[in-house]
Amino acid sequence: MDDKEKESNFIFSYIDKDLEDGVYADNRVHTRFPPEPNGYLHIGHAKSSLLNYRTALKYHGTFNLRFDDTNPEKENMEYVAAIKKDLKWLGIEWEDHEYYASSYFPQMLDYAKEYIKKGIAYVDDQDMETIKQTRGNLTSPGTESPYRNRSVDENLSLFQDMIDGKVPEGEKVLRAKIDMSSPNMNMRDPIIYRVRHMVHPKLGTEWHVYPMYDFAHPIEDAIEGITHSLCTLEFEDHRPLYNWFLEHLDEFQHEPPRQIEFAKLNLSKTIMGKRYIRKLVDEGVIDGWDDPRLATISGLRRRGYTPEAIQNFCEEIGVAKANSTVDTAMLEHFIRDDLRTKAPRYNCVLHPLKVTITNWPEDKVEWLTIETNQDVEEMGCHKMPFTRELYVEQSDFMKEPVKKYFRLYPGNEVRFRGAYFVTCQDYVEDENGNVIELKCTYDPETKCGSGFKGRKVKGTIHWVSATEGKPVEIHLFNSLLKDDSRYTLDNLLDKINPKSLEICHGFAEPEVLKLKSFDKAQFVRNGYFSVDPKYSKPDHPVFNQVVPLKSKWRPPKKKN
RNA sequence: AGGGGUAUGGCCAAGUGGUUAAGGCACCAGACUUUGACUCUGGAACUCGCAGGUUCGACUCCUGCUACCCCUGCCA
Repeated sequence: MDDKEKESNFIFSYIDKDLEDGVYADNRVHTRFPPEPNGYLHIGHAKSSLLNYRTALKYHGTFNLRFDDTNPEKENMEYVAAIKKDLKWLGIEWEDHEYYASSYFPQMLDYAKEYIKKGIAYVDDQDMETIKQTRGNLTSPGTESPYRNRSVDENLSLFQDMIDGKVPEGEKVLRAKIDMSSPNMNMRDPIIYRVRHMVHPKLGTEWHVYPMYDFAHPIEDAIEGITHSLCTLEFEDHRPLYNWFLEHLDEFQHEPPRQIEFAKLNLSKTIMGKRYIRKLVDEGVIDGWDDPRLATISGLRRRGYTPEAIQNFCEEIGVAKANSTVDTAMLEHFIRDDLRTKAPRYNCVLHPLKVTITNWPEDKVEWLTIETNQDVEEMGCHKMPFTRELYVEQSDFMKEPVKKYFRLYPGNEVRFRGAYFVTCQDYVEDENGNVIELKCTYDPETKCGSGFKGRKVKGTIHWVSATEGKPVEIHLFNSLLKDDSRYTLDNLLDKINPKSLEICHGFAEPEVLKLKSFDKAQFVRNGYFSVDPKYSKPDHPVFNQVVPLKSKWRPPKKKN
């Protein structure tokens, strides 16, 4: 009803203007997400793919998924499968609009020949090093290749040799004839085709020439009828070239696509670069692309993030042209927000401290009924066993309480969530002075739900039966990087937060054994957890901490 | 001869010459509370990178500075 107007952004303004000016017939809007299948998607790709997808939805347009597989050196089909899986999971639907740049290769050849015939493309015999030398640099112009003015026929014939596989790699390239003294380096006779004798993941060994991005991309867009080609800022300098390629092709004079650039997403205290991730995997710091500490889509999924949280996050961070780094706290906010009404809430003790209820009978087990999620009535209730021996969190007890501490300490009474008021009577220490057990009493009149109003208690803590509870392994995550200082491949290891992963062996109420992979559970006071599908066994779940709960309680700075 | 971009509170980000410069995150204070969560209420930009100019009026237009980012792959 009060369908809140989606945040506007500069891209929508551009599109609105195009529609107003009638640039595209029938007010059509057609976007695309063009990943190169050479790695896994990360949160930055989520921003981009969602932007393209939602833009199409907003304007009742069309969205294409296109694999930009123009470089057989780094690409393979495993990545396309992984990418499709991640996009689907993110809620992106492309129906049958799934395309591959490589399927346009025959067409692209024709366009390349059209340039040759128009005298604006030539085969260059210079080697890579020479081409690099003659390109000039940022402040001085390049020099023209001696092969720049070959005849159309010679170019055609040489290019055919390249196509036919008669030319060794690196010996010849096809170049666009533009301007070797352009201040824009991209316009200094960019390479259109290079020779590669390789197996292409989709095309096999049939091809010997592969098109370069700058040439291929505008053509791919034009072939598919893309109207707005959204890409990241580093391609801003390529736009003149993008337009140049299209302007010189007869077929694409009608409603050519328009490239619009936006800033890519940076997230604080994490890494997204493929090379860096690979290094961390090689060094054994993380266990793969789907390590829960990574901001890859698969990592976030394994950690327990929901697609909705990522969608909302991407919506809220907006789209602009200013380079920026979004605080991870923002991402965490959206997963808390989403899980609050989705996660069942079970008790789990991460760092167990034994509690004996001295006035509770030895063998008595009382199955208390407790709401599974107080905020969501439909989730119903479940049973939780209360026994003589229990575990509470070590941090829920202090021998000598600091001011404003209202959990357990000698003489203090607290509520055991869903159960009774419990008073700490005494504690037991080992020979080193560590507290290893609490002796407590409970008050039968204070049972949860009995309507007892005799007195109030300041603290409520969570607990698990020591005899009925189940052992669980819990992985707590902190930020992967110590800070946001600049890192390189060389110093990356020094920047890693040594406490990025803490493994706890705790106990959870029996109900958690019913959780399946990807189910989320909120463990009281500690945060949200998900079952880790990678390592969990049915009888001994491994939980990942999706995100900690926020807490105003801060333990005192220092104690003697 | 260099070119292309960007600058709005701690972090994102609206704003396209005319109300007290949206909103979210973070933070602080208070209320509430069977999770110190959640929820609710309240709180900060004498000001929009800096300096000039145009205008009755500028974050929005002009000029000049400054800072940061991108570009010299047969990667995308």
